[in-house]
Amino acid sequence: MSARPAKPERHRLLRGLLEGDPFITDRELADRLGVSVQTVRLDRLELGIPEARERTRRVAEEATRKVRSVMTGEVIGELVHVSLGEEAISVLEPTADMAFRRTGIVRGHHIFAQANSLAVALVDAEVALTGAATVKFLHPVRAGDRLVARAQVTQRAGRRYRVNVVSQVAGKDVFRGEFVVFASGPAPGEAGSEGGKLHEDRP
Amino acid sequence: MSARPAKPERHRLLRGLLEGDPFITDRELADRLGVSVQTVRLDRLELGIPEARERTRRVAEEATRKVRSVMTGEVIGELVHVSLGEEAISVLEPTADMAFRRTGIVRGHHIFAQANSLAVALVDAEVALTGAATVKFLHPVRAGDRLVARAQVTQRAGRRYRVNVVSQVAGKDVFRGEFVVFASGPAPGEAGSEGGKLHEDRP
DNA sequence: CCACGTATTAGCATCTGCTGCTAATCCAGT
DNA sequence: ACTGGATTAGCAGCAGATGCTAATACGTGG
Repeated sequence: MSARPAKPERHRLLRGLLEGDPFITDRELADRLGVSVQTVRLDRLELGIPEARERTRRVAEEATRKVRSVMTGEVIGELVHVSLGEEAISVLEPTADMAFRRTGIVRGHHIFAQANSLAVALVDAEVALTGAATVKFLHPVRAGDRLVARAQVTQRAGRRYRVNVVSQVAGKDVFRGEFVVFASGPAPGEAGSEGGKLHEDRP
Repeated sequence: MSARPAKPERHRLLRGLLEGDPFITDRELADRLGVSVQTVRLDRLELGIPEARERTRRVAEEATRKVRSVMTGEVIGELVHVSLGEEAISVLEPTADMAFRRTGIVRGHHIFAQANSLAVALVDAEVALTGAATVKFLHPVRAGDRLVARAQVTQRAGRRYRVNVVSQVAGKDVFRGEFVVFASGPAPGEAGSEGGKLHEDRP
């Protein structure tokens, strides 16, 4: 019961500190843990923790990748099958980041995003915009679940597509949605040409 | 017309390179631009570009912040007014990241996310889950637009709320949606208690 | 009590990617 | 030919590391 925590305890503390702030330097760590810099180095070595510079770089890259995939990705989730104009399937494995911390239940808009992006990707056109959607969240989805979305074109009139999307976890329907998607030629043009509403596109 | 690009041209190239990869080092920059390391340093100085370490750190922090706000934020956008159980307003200024590069049109799920999270936040309960939604994208929204969403509870039966959300850009309706949200007591419980469908919560 | 092992600390050389400074060189314009 | 902007070179120094060696502290078993 020294003022100083024992080694294994210190190792947990170390991990904790770095969890909270990955940019923290050896010197600072040494101060906070009440040990020498050398000890911190040995600890990092034992725990296989890279140096601050490296950690920062990794965080930067991973976070960037994440932002890109969430914000910029063509399809949310992984496209596992496409038959343009007919049907498409994507798989998304929601992380804890996508869920409410308290309940672990995935936020609805991620499920919507998967379905919507899939519906849009399915349409065989330069540019496609979602005009409307009717969706039902049938059952909560938890972080770690394997979310499989299947989209099918059910109707087509000119540039207006009707796409049904069903998402499942372990074979059970958790989400169902109907999307109206408008396709545009190479010339995107402005909104509301015929049916009136439109909104999404595909790069 | 030397093989080497002129200074202003090189400056643009420099910006471009760093845009593509912010982690790139002075040495590498010098190689790619065909000049000496010193010149790169002078250029960075002129352009007010910080060193690679600093750039990496910034990217890491910003991206992390962004991911958090997109993935974990309670409300997508900034909550500017709430009257629990009645109405709420949030403002979102979509960045280029949220739009398709080709057209600059904001992806539908961001607009949906703003509306959905607002509807959920509006419900005065420990936990709230979206059960269903019917939405219409009336007009394209572009990166840089100021997207104002207004949610109103239009009906309430027990723990079942009906929430209307209208989003505007410069006073013009661009999105309209109707959300069915289920509120739960302190004990979240499992899904489908009465009305059948539910799905979102609030931390 | 002493010896051995583990943990901790210290010190030093070295590396990378920078800053800050001074000095040399090149090259074009008048 | 001279001046001035652009470029290059070289060097000292810093921060935050690594890798290595050595000294010290603190048990615990013999």
